[in-house]
Amino acid sequence: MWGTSERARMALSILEESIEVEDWFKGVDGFEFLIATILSQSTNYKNVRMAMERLRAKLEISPSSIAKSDLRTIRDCIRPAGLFNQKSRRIKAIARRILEGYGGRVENLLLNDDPRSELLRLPGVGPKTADVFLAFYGGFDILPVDTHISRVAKRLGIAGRARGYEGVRARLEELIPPHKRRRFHIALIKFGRSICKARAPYCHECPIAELCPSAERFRKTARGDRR
DNA sequence: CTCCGGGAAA
DNA sequence: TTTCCTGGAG
Repeated sequence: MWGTSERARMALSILEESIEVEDWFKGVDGFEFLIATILSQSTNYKNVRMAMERLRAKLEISPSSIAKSDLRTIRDCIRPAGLFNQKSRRIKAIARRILEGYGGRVENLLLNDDPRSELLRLPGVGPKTADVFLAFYGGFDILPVDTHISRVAKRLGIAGRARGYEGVRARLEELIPPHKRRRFHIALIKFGRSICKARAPYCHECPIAELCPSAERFRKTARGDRR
């Protein structure tokens, strides 16, 4: 019998080899990245890209431009991303906040002693959004936890008794070395979307089913055994 | 804990 | 038809 941590490390190692991750995020403008991250809340990337294209076609995606733009215009552009009434308000508020408090430059957010707290002060920026920005734009070695990653971690038994965002993140960062965390963020999401899905996970074609405590339960359920 | 949201998947 | 989505705020 293996310990929980060893099994988790083995599972993560297999995932690392079986999932390809491309570095699409390099060289992206900071403000655009922050806006895109806000838009990505509770939506898929296809909708985010659509919303960004519509925004870019209508106006310049910069703090000054967004701050000046009509709220209805922004809302109409980002409609494909969903939750557009909330997101448009928050995006515009963020643009104003960056203009007034950071000289119109998102880069200045990172110069502070505690960038994460600064980010969390922005409307529409919670733990996940802040960590994505810090990891992929700021270059910090942290592992942002989204719903996919949270679900995968819980099924694999990695989360343990860890409750809440910070608990799961701490547990995963314990298992994944700093320089690999960005890639694992992407890899775990891809895995969660394609195989370890929320509803009916494809345990039968999962490369780490043997190492997964939840896979057994799903097999039993599929056979007809109750619960 | 509920709402925000329309499109896609099941 | 219902549920789900790279969450966050009230």
